[in-house]
Amino acid sequence: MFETIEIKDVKNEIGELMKALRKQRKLSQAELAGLLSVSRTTIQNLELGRNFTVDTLLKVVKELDLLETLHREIVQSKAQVTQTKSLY
Amino acid sequence: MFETIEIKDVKNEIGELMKALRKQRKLSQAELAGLLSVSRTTIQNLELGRNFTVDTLLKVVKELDLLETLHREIVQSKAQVTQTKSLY
DNA sequence: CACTATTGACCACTATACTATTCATTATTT
DNA sequence: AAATAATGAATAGTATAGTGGTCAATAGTG
Repeated sequence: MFETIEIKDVKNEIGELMKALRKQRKLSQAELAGLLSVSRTTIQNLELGRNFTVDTLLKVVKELDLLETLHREIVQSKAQVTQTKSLY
Repeated sequence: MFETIEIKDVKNEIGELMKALRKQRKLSQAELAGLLSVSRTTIQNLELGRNFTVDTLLKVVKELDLLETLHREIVQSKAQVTQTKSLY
């Protein structure tokens, strides 16, 4: 009934999202890798939901012009947390 | 006038957000590390905005009961991308 | 249908994230 | 103010992410 989301699932979704964004820009894995000065294998690992570093993820996010948006969302979340009375 | 957001800035914000969430739960770095079976150093690296893996980040996110929320948001973003006509 | 480009997989090597430990500094508690 | 807890920093060793290369399978294209 209630699906438990695993870390693996989230990594897969991140990978699929990045792939979709890359394809929207009509870039091949090799082209994107070249723009970021990383290997194509690294892009592949990200898109296939294997483990990877935030640096890799953020390089891709930045190249796809989504770094500012992501930054804004994180700052916003942080503000909410710090001004919310803890329930614990 | 227009601040350029760098990858470093985003990592710092992620770190501060995770730290704020941890403190909200009244957990020490050592306690959180123990719950995740990772070293305190790893938690420290995350919170201080150094490089780290998504696995580490997602373990923390999961422990703080935010994995499902994050998953939902990614899936939603993906849906938007795939159904949006590309501008490129 | 060929032909070409792209992707997934694999491998040996290198770079670096993670671990375990210790110590100094800074907060917290009493 | 003294004692205790929590954090930041540093270091040496281990695990694994990233690299550069090749090859097979799978889209895309003419």
